[in-house]
Amino acid sequence: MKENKNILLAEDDENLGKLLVSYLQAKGFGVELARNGKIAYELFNNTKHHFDLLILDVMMPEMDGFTLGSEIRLLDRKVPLLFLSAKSMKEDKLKGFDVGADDYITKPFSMEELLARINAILKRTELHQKNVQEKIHVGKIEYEPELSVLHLGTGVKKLTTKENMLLRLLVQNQNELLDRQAALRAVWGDDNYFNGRSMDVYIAKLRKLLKEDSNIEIMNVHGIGFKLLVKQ
Amino acid sequence: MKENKNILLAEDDENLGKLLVSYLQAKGFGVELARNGKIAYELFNNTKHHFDLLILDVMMPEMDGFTLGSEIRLLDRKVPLLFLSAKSMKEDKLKGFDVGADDYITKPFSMEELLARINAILKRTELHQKNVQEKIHVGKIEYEPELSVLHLGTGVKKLTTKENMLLRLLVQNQNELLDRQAALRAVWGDDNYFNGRSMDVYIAKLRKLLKEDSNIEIMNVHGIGFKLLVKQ
DNA sequence: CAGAAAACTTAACCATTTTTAACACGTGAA
DNA sequence: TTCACGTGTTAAAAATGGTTAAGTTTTCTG
Repeated sequence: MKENKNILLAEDDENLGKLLVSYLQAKGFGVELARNGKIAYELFNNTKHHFDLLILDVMMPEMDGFTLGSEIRLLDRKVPLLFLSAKSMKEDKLKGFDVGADDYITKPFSMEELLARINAILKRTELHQKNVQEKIHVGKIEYEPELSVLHLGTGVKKLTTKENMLLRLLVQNQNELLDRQAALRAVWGDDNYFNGRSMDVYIAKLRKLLKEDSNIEIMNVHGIGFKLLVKQ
Repeated sequence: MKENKNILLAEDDENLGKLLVSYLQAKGFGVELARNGKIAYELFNNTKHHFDLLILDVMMPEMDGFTLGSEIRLLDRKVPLLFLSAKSMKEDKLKGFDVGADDYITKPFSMEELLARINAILKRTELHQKNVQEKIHVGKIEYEPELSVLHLGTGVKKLTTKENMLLRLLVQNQNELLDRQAALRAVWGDDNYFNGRSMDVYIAKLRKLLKEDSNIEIMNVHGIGFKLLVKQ
């Protein structure tokens, strides 16, 4: 048996939520249930967790599923999204795919069908998604986001909370763009001017740390964001 | 822009087949129509063609869609498959995912929905194929778009974001026309007058950089766009 | 709980990138 | 040929980012 997959389920209907959780757990998945979009976003954004798949209900208070999905897409352009919708309305479906849905299922659905879709998504992402190791290699530097620790040639560097959150986002989007506003919202909660300057200070700090490996570079994309380049 | 995607459509219903072909062609895809599974298989297996996505009807003479799909899976573990089925039967759906379907759509469906699903699949797969840090030779100058770096005889020139985005477009359309409005929308997001002037400034910058190789020239096509000419 | 240390923010100053302005030149239709 | 419009080019202005250090807040520790 392989290491089991983790699912983040964002569902406000308590009955359906609990039902799905116990079904999916019985099928061997690790499941976290979030009662609204905001909680889901925070769970996703937490270093302690890793999710292989997100199941998002479209209709939710606080933050609806699509908003949540597109916000998460800005942080992680690969994590599979599966939307649950009460109505089979066409616009909803299209909007979902626009956000970057990997699949879409309308209520009511059977448990078997949900499971089939989950397995289909996981099967096709498995090929590309490397197993989530504790230790991530960024160039020749070893990074443990859970422990917020960086293994440099000179020794072990313990990262501060903000350093770690920012680096984690950069690493997650390695060689791809990390949107400036999205990063600010994820790490600072708000993308105002001062937080932006604060982030720039942290970028400078991370650059100093990563200078150890000359093949690593945090590149700025003017007005848009940053890119952690790792030359291959 | 020349990077249009190619689709192989396996569909025995002549009316539906032709309809889909013309719709998809109108949307900018290259489409090959196969009237049965066997022809589709041979087309796929032909070195002359490259397909970014296969759309397979489930119910076909000679070789049904699922058989075809699983046969093709043996040859290519990654090529995206989208199944079309007349019935929304659950077993069919499950069987499709089992074969490794990337998506599944039941007749009748709207053209918009099919297009949305196609784009969703292609967006997904594009991400994985990207990210290759290739070196492109433009005349005797070496260009690494992912690193936004130009290797000139005099040394290495780091390009700014806009320089890089514009040069990438020009190189992608090497010796072909790059439409002015299209370039503006791609790089600046909007083709208003001031962005146009800004682009002209960047064209001047790139000309200066590329002056190194006298066989390279950015030619203006009055009122239409630019052409990166590389004499061989 | 006080003082110290660490983490984080704000400020300051400078550098780079991008936009706007200004003026010269080229092009094609009338 | 003329004239309006598009483009070439340079320079100034504006916006954004890089970096260091000085403040401020939070957390630790005795």
